[in-house]
Amino acid sequence: MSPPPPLTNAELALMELLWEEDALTARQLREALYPNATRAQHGTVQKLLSRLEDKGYVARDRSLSVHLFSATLGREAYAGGQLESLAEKLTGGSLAPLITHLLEEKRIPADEIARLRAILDEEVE
Amino acid sequence: MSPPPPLTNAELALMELLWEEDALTARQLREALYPNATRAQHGTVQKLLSRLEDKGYVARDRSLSVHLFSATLGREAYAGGQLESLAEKLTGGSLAPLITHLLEEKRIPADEIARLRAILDEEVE
DNA sequence: TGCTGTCTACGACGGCTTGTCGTATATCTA
DNA sequence: TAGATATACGACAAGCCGTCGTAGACAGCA
Repeated sequence: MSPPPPLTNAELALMELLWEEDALTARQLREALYPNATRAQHGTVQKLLSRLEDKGYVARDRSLSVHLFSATLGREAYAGGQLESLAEKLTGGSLAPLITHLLEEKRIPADEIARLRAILDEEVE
Repeated sequence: MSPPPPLTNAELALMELLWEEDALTARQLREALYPNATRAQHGTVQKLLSRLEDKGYVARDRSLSVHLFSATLGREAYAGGQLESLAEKLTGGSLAPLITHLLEEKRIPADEIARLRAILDEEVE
């Protein structure tokens, strides 16, 4: 029941890459995050990966000597979880006050409203 | 355009009180937060209040020698803002993927769905 | 007028997290 | 076997959070 810990900036940047591809090596991640990479930055990536593993966001395939890393949670699942904790902490778990306020402030464009209506309608069927 | 900085735990506990009442003194806040208060904890409350003032979440009425503190942003407005930054950071600003995922996971009860539909319907009028 | 108590203002501290980097050890390949 | 690359582990500075101590301002009252 413990809420999913939020991702920090560096962790998020790494997850963005893992959300694009099925699985990546630490080297591929390093090259994407630090184009002119030094040797030290490889350690940084490793450390971030191991912390993400601890948090449960990343799975590590050890079958090869060069490990393969992949995301255990999709972007939408993570985002949904964060939304849930937000609602839990601030509005007793209900989403209605959040949406209501954004609508009143006209912060949701019309096409987005239509999209949300469509989603909810589909659910009712 | 800078996103509203999130509230920390102690700050949130203080804001909860300010969201209940129109305005409170530092003393009232201290007594509510630390029932068996020592002198030192009054400083803690003051520090939290001044940090909240810096962040723009709290207004201070200095007209009396004992200042009066009040929230400048309602709970819903804060929650809505946090939801916006969440969507901004994770789903390009759109709420649809967040809601979609929660629906797919059956994490939104039926009455909540009905409530959200009602809110959106009202908006369309 | 001077004393006492309460308020504000400001600075400092320890603990924790975050991002970074070194170093040591294992493992593959030529 | 050598050399290169990977992982494992620990250390580090910087920043934030919650806390606290102290100094100064101000009111009420003998």
